[in-house]
Amino acid sequence: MPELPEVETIKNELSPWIVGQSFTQAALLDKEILRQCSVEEFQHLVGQRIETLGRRGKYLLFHLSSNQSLIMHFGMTGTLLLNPKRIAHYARAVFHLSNGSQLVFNDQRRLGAIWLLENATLVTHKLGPEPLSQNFTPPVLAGLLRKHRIPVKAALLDQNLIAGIGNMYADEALFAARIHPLKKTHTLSTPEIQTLFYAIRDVLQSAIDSKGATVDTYIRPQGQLGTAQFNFKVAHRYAKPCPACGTTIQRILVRGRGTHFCPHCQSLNLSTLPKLI
DNA sequence: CTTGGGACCTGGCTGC
DNA sequence: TGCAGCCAGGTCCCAA
Repeated sequence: MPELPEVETIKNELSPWIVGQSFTQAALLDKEILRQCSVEEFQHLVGQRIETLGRRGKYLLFHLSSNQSLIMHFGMTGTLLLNPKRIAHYARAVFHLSNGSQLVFNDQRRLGAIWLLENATLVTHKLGPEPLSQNFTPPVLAGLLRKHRIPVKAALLDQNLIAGIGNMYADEALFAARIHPLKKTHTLSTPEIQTLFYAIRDVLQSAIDSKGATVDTYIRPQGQLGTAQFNFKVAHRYAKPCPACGTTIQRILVRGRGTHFCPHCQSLNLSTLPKLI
């Protein structure tokens, strides 16, 4: 499930190979993945050069020579492969570049999407701040959270509050901050929000350093796996012991999403402030 | 307006 | 062994 660290890894590992190249062919194998753009308009891609590759939240942004942007969202199972040995049967789009390389957008569950637009902000304008950017600060996070009265887990998953965090890293950040996923945002103390801020940053940056987490279908553009999942403390560790205290990790549903946490380390009790090392 | 719940998608797993 | 039904979580949509 490509979240911020996975999309950042795709961007970083693809850039050296494709920036500066032009599209020579764009084959749409499944037209349902195209958004706000017709199949005919999509062919405007051919001939355009990739000026830069960027990322906003979980979106991968190709900035093109004609000021258009090719935008990809990977949904649950999307991958973007460079020169795969064969085309998977769930390939949704195949791109050919001027240096002879081939880019294949795969997506088993078809929750991913592709846009070709004059203005990328049509897609990204509602997104909250980038959690790794300089303008994301503890006071900014406090302002965002205190405007709402929702479970903090739901807030972390809301892309319009903070961009890029998905289910895995929300659970990891809340564990790192020792905050119960159901705790309501407006009840978080200033120290708790500050701890959560650094937890979010640390969890995301560590995952980028590990080239993302391969827990389901995510693989890197040249086929290697990510290793961030080996550092998970609670995510995907249902019924296993908490690495901090040994208590059995629980799984609950928050807003319909499976949520892993340690009931001892992440208490809902107001008197239990996070313990810092 | 906010919040919460369901729908969509598909392959893999569970249980009868 | 076969197969219906459930589950995963990305976003969007709708109801209270």
